[in-house]
Amino acid sequence: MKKTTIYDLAQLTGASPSTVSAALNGSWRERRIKESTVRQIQRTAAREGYRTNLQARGLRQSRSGLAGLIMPMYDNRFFASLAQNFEAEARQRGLCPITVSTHRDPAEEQRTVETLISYAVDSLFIAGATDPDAISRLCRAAGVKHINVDLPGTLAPSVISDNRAGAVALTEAMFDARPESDRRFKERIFFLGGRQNDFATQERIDGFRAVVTRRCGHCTDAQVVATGYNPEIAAQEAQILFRDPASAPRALLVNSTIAFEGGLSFLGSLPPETVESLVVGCYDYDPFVRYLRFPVVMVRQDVEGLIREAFRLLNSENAAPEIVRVNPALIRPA
Amino acid sequence: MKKTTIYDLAQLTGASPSTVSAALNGSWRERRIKESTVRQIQRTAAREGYRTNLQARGLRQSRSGLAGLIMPMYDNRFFASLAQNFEAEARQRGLCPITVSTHRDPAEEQRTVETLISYAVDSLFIAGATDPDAISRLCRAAGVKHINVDLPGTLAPSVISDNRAGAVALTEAMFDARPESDRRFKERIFFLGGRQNDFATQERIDGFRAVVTRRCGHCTDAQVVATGYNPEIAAQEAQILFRDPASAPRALLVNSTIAFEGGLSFLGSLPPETVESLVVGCYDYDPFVRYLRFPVVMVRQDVEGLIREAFRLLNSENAAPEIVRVNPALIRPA
DNA sequence: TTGTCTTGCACAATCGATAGTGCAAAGGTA
DNA sequence: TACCTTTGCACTATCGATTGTGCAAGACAA
Repeated sequence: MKKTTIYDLAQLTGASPSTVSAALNGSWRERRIKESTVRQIQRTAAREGYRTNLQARGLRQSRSGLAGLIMPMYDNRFFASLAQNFEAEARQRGLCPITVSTHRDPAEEQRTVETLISYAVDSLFIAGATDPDAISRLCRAAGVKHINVDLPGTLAPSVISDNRAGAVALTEAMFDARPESDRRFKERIFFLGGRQNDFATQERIDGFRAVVTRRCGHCTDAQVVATGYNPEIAAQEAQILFRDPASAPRALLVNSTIAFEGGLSFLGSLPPETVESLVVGCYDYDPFVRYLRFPVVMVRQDVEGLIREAFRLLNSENAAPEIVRVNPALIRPA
Repeated sequence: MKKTTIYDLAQLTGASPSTVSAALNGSWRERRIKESTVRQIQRTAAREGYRTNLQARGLRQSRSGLAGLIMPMYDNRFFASLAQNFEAEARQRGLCPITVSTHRDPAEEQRTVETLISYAVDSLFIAGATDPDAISRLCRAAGVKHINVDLPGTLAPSVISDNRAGAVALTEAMFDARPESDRRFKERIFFLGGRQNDFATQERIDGFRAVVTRRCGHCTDAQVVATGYNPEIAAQEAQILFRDPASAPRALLVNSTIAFEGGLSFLGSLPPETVESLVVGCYDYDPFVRYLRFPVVMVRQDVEGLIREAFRLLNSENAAPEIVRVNPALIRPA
């Protein structure tokens, strides 16, 4: 399986390898190669099925034309959509997009980034890494441009959703959706899911508390249950919240579809009337959630906007670690 | 941003570049390099933050250590899960997994494959390409090992779900779930979604028809509506099916979550009692579907199995275009 | 002491492209 | 005709690793 190289084409056309190279990579004008020569070479290349060896080019130019995206995982609408948009944008810029997931495993993240750097990726998008700054240090040492997405870092520009604004809008919408008659609603609105020390969760909790406090005068710590993204744990926590009917939630803001999945598996076990009078919000979007037994207000992150801003920052030369916030959208039940 | 090379390390340690190379890539034993020399070089490499330039290595070895996966898209549980499993398995084999989606666009598929080949990927998994054989031809010309996944081709080994078996199991389960009283059930079970000329859809329709014919004595063409994966079209088709209450479906097997999404948006507009007496099946899996207003029997493809088999075929040297079928699992409502 | 074997490494070619530089031939001018 | 400029291309070094080969020094046997 011998692949055609510029040397083969040089033989075939009688030109020199450097002329062949120039004819095929577009630099032939500045290298003053006659157009007829170029066309002949290009014809021969097409006939022989020549493909530039990008490793060789990359080695010489110490760039690869690759744009990398590092994500925790694929099976979640947000990340899936992020990857989709990233690839589309990268292609438009003539880059070859590659996506790698790292399972929220710090060691895996490091390894992956190091590997990509070893392949001389031109730029890297870091989405939801466990330690963005550690990755930034690796990229800096290698001189690789990179942007944090969704989760900010302090060493590189970051593009994130405006979590606080999203949570405010979501909480407001939940208050607006409450039954007129429900006088106990105020103390009974809860925040469920996410990790306390997680940046996004903190911002969301902050927005939630602000609205609850303004609407009710106060917001207790018990109203916020952020014990992780794990569906099973979310189910357990939900169960605890609903144990005493007298203090059971009248409204539940679930942080992320992952936790929501867990919450659902528990809610399914409740009497239908309890569930139907419950006001439910989800800080995340999944199309199927629209068709559940009860209406759910969702927040959908503006993935297109995030990616667009990220590419803008990448090209803006300004590598200051600024944070750009993009507004998410509220998706009300049909 | 000068990166450390083996030449730098050679300077620092007083060894030759080839010795440094051998010390770092593991070939030092067969090259008879003293272990103490190796350790000294390794220490220096670590101290200097040396990383092998994988483009240079790839160029020399004409292999890259990359394993590629080509998929239509990410935002669907099946493909997301496929990517996840693929990456995990590839890493276990010491490969660097990269995933690229191509939006079901034949030109994009070709371009992507050509690009990956130009980067000297060692192997390629082709999942749900529009034209697997065209891709096979590209890979063959370049001597790249590749496997079709989910959608078979005639020029390379393929690993696919046993769609017929899945459809049979799903249809059987739907018959078993029908209300005892429903005497009109037989003529009123329908297949919705997918493309007639699509391999997987054909197999599924085949399984569906076989069960319906066996259970009811016959199966009319009108009971199969396969007009595409588009959600909007699925919604329209569903609407047409339900227009006349006298002949409205009593059971609906929806092919793929994508079409299902469309179907749902229509079902939501029906009177609850119609929907609740409907037996619904979905040939695909999404966790949220478990929590809809009505129970849904789902088929979940054995993604782990598919990937495992695909890697097995890849390593089996036997590049004959055999088709391996993996059984999917039936997921009954909770 | 001489010859053979082993040990431990250095040297140099190579992978396929890119880019700096040099130079002959053609064209134009005085 | 002599000289200068432009055109059109070839030569060659280089990117950073891997790998086949050569060879000196030490170990060991005869």
